[in-house]
Amino acid sequence: MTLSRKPLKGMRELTPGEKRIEDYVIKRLREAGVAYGFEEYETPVLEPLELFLAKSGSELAVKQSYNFTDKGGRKLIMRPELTPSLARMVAASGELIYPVKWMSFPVCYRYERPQRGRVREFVQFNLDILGVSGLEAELEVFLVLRRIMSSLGASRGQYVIRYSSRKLASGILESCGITEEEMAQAYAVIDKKDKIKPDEWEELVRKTIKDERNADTIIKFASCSDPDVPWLSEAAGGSEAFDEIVRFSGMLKDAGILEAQFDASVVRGLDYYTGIVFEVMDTGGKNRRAICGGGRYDNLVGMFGGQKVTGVGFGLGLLTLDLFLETYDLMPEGISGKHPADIFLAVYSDGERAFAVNFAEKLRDVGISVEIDITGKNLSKQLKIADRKSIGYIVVIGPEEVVSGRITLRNMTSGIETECEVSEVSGILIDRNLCGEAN
RNA sequence: GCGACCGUAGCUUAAGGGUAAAGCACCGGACUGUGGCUCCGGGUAUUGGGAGUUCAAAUCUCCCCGGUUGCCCCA
Repeated sequence: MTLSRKPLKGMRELTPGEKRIEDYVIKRLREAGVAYGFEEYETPVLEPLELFLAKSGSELAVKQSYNFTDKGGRKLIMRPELTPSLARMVAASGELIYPVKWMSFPVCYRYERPQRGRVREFVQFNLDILGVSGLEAELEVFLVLRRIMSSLGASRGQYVIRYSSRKLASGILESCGITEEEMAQAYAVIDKKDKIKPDEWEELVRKTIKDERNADTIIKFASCSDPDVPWLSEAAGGSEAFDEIVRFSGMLKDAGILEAQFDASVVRGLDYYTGIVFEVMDTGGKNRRAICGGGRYDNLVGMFGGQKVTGVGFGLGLLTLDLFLETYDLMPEGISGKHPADIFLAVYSDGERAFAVNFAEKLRDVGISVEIDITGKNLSKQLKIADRKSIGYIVVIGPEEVVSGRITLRNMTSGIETECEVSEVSGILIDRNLCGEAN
């Protein structure tokens, strides 16, 4: 019986080339967070099931998660998302300086069928602001999102930040008499709007919401693409939620965030959102899933007892982001093939090995990444290996070099050779690396 | 959980009832003082698994497994 060569269904397995791509994206995300003063934190992968039962919704916590009973009889879950853990951590921390601005790169798990943009083990980027109840928090989060997208090379028009308000939606639905139990159904059907054809969607709404007038209200509401449309101001004018969304829309315009668009059909799936909700979508037809989803959750931290702490944040899927970057050809050229070693030392024969190893150690001492031959193959083969690993420089260490102390440094890209003393190599490499592009 | 499509060498594919084949990759050599090029040699396969039809199955049928993708749900 031979062992399977595949990892478990949907589990994450990255080759060094794939890992380099992920590292590049993570670096950009982290830089964007740091630019606004966000700090990094971590929480456990394994959590008590109850943490997610109450807060994420049972669909996610039970049906779509890896959960099990451990040897001590405790019901556990592999986290399907991060926010409840963050809320607990904040609730438990005594001496935080608000506003808390934190970010993390959690590996999360969902028990679902893998498909485009969806796997069972995935990394996302979470960024949250806690302790700010004003819309300035939402605005800053939107600014971070725009910076992320532009730093990765996305241009306006390739993506859109769609936003709406849970408070506004629930207010409209309640005021027209939609019952508590219809509410979840109503959200679900509103969320469908952009996923199917307009006439099919209307049909679905009428089929789901029996009362004709309520169905009309839902159709009219979900079709609002500006908070200022007459129908909406008539239906919700004067309410706190309406004032808020109008004000936020104005703040976004003032800040020049033109990629943000109000869209009342944005709902987001998580149960704990209380205010503005938003998502980043590819505007093209190829990637139909949100790259990022988030919103305001003002009651989450308070559920742990103690004081109420407001929050706004998002989760951004690295996989959906990758698909976006691939779609628009935004991955930097050659990034997956870039080998870490700066220089390759070819060893002519075993007689020079001790000399070469010592030389390599000296280079490493000053921060140069060195790969030295350890195969003992002939020179031609050694150089072929260095070439195929795309290592930038090579040096051959043979009897002549050992005797003279002079070596020939070859740039493998240009083919240019530089003859110099062994002691000069590190200086030359460091100078050139500083001049080269730093990624 | 439901549906559609697809499974042949490490990868991409060919053979559509009659000897499993090619390119790339890989390994060895020409070649122990210089990589990308060239030449020579090597096939690495239970054709995803099992059953059935047939003198004969990679090929036809059925079941299972796996992959991709859509739905549910969502990063």
